[in-house]
Amino acid sequence: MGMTSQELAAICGISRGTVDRALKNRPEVKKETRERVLAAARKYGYRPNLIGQTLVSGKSRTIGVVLFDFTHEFFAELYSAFEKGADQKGYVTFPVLSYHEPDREIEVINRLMDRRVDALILLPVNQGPDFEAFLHSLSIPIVVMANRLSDAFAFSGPDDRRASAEAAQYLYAQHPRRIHYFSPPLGKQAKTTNCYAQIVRRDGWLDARQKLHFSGTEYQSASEILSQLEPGDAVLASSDFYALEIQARLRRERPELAEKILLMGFDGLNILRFFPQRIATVRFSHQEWAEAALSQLADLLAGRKTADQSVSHQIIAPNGEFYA
Amino acid sequence: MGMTSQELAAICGISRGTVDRALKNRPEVKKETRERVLAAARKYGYRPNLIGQTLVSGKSRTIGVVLFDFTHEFFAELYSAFEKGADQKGYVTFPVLSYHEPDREIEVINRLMDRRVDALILLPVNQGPDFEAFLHSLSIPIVVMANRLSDAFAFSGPDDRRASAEAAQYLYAQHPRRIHYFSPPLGKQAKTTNCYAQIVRRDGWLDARQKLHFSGTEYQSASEILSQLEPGDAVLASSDFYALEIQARLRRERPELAEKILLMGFDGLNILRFFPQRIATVRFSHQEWAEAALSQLADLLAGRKTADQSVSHQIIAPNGEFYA
DNA sequence: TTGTATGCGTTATCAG
DNA sequence: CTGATAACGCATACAA
Repeated sequence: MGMTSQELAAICGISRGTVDRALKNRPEVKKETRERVLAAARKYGYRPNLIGQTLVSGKSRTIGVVLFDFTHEFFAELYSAFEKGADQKGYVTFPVLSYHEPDREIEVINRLMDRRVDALILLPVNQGPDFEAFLHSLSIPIVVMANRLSDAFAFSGPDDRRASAEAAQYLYAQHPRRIHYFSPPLGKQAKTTNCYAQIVRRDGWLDARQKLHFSGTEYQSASEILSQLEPGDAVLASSDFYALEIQARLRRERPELAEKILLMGFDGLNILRFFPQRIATVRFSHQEWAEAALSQLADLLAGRKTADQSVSHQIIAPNGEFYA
Repeated sequence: MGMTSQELAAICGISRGTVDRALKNRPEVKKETRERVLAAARKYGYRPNLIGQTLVSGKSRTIGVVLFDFTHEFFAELYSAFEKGADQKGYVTFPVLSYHEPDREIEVINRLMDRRVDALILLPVNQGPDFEAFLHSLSIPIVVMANRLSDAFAFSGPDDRRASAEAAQYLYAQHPRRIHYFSPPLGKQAKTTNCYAQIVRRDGWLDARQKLHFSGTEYQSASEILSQLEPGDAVLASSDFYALEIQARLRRERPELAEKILLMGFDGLNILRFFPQRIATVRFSHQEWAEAALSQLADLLAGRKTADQSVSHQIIAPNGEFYA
């Protein structure tokens, strides 16, 4: 399998140079020759060897995508959107997973570099000057998602702070007794790890509390919030999973409260619609997000400057409908 | 960035050949020279250019993994298990998605071949002699998962037929009135598409019905099965999602029945435990599956013969516990 | 023990 | 319009 341009040239009785020119539709080749080459190429199913091309050009028509994990539905869908968008631009995406581990993130980025990816879409775990210096040293276009780095890197993602404030505002409009915030601690790595999105979501809730003057407490432990909840309370959780976990534990441990707590999460999981007691959520469009990041990347790949892009969010009521 | 072995040689004042021997720990190199090279390599962060290596060797230390979709939690987790297992063997996995489309499957496999993957793990959408000829023409080791092809290709996956029969048997032990089978049609491509796993699951239910003499019907439409259900019926669905869909629609459209139907699905979704009215399911171990496929691949990569491998399944009761 | 030459497949440059 | 030649970075066979 896999014939070479050399072989193709031999078949056509010409040289590699001419084969190349014919295949690339260069003007300086006789029409008859080009057709002969094209016909032979099709006949023998010639595919240029990408590795050879990459060696000489340094380009692989591949974009590396660094994510935490595919088991989170949202990132699985976001990746699909990237893949399809990149596809249309003639790029193949190569996803790698950091599993939230800083060391592993470096490792997988190096693997992508070994394979000479042309650009990087990155949901960073690391942060700080050393990490940024590392990224700069790669000298390829990089777009950062969700967890912002410094201004030196193009960023795209939702305005989590505003989204979170609006989520709290939505809950407020339902006249709850209090509005708590629930976000489990991020593990011992929290200090070294990039928790930008987590932090600004909490800030958004604080913003809303200050502005609307509701009461409510921030909790990091499910057991603790469960023991403190009272009928009519609302809980904004930093992810749908956390909200669902509270719902499930309420039903088990404090069933009298189960129907009396207003729950809201983040991410708009598709599976929410199968739950009998539905929760509110905040949803982002993967499509829009992917397009934003890819357009930034297109700018950088073309040598242009690019600007940060914001991805819109939607407040989804428990019945699944948008809330204006 | 990225120094070459040539440059490294110049720095050490020796030739590329010796650098290569030193880096590879070949015996025929003076100890002192090796240490000088190793020190310089570390100092300047020399990384061999994988593209160059791939061009000359044809090997990229990369394994292609062809899946349908990452949005299905099960395959996302299966992929993670592959990735980690391959990692330990010194391989990087490159996942691509066919989205169940036969043409796209060919396309993404070609993209992997362009990148000179050393082997393929494949969850096939296509089937038939033409497709198998295509796969043979790639002349790299291939392991097939879940949807069996001919004996020419090593297969690993659960015994879906037996698992399905045991699922029906589990339901039978709960003394339902009837045990129906629900599996929506697979779209118009069903004829050309490889539906092996779907087919054998249905066969398993048929086996059980014949053996245990229960009554029950096969349905392909949710609306139809909803209209036919009666209290005490059980439904075995070909996926947890379908079972959950029936549950949700029952609650909405026939609430009097909602608690009186025994539901069971396939795949053991993690999120099932958050549902108040839980369903039974059949679970497979990603870990075990990944190890099976990777050991087959290791055989093939080493030039050995390999045998099909079966992945065990577990019947999970609604309370989340194993059923013996 | 080390250096040199050749080739992997492609592209770009320079002659013709 | 076309052919020959030199890279790209590495590995290997052969020479010293």
